[in-house]
Amino acid sequence: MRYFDFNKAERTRQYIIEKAAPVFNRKGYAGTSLSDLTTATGLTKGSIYGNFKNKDEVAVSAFEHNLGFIIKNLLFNIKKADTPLHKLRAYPKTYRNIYKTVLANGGCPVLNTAADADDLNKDLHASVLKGIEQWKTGLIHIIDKGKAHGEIKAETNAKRVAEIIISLVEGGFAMAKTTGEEGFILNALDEVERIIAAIEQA
Amino acid sequence: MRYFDFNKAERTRQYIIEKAAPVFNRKGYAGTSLSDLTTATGLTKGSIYGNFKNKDEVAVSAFEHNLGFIIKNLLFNIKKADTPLHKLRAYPKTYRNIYKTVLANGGCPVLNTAADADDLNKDLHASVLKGIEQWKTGLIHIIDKGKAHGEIKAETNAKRVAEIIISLVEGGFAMAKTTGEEGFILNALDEVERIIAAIEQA
DNA sequence: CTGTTAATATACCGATCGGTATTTTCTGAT
DNA sequence: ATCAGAAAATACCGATCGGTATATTAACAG
Repeated sequence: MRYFDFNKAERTRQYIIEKAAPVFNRKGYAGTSLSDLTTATGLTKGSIYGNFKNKDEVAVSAFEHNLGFIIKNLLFNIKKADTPLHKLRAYPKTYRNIYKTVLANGGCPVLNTAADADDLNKDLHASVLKGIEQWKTGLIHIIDKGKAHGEIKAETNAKRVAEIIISLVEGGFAMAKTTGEEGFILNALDEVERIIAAIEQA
Repeated sequence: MRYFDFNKAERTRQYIIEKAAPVFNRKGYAGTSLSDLTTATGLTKGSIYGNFKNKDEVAVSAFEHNLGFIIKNLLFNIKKADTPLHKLRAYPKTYRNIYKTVLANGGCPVLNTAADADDLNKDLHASVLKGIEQWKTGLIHIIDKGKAHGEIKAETNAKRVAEIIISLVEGGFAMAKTTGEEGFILNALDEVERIIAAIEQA
């Protein structure tokens, strides 16, 4: 009987994703070529196409890997928080923890991928859309819980606050990345915290 | 004596820029090919290269054209406003006037070009950087004037407010563009107006 | 109308693109 | 140690890339 070496294949696939992720995040989908990927991985085209059916699949996997890093940190901090308000504050807290790493890897993958995939690659676009939707519904859910618990003002428009927080964080990351001034993301996070404080039930 | 037909050349050049601008804004620098440009203009490669020295120059001109549309509207409204506070409010007011047009043409050129040119094309990156810098210093200047006039609270951190406003608008545009939900940019603009109201000297 | 030159189109260039068929190398159960 | 099968490397494909040299067309001063 033959025992397939799934581990080997999976490890290589994962290795390619890890090496490809920052390249796609920096250069974008169209700007990243297969030769960029062979350079980044040290592997050959044959090896890459043995593990992925095409460039699109590598791009989508790379995006999900980049997003996964953020989500992993976010969930860790949300889980630790005991109340809805603390869970809400876990968002800016998490971004504050990881913003340097995010910037060093080319900026927020949601923003980057959104900007270059919207009109170029529908698989990638769908993946980004799903990420934003989950982020937004997660925020809305926590805010609503906070309202139910009496920690957040009853008149708070959860959808509105969620969209403002997302816009602030994404814009802050984009401007910090482009200008090299961390102040953009740090001030944006300050403002997110101020907004949370403003909807807190006194 | 020979009178060179400068007008004809300049008109063609302008025509190419107008047709190329939305294409670059949607597909990005790497995602836009010369054949995309010949399709969009109905002209041939020879004609394009007769008016621009390379693809980079078309891209930079296209970006400046897109940015110019926003600045033109902004300056018009700022000029009309009589006080620093009104001039500051002219920013969100202008975005409210033109956001549909901006979204229809592929979103905010600053954000789009920033995201895809940062690590790809230094001429474009420099042009984007200049645009952001002017936007920011313009905001800071008006806020400082407002403080001097006693219309804006003396303790207001102008740089901070400027960076938050820019992040909000850019993030709002990006998310509205990607998700197709105008709420993102409209809520961001509401928040900008709220921020302005908050720094107003009572 | 003519001659000159600018403007545009045509035809072509080497390089690189994404992708595939084939060969070689590696892996590990027996 | 063998050997089948999986994984990776090599070699190659047509298409398209950005860019250019040349030919054609259009504009206009005389």
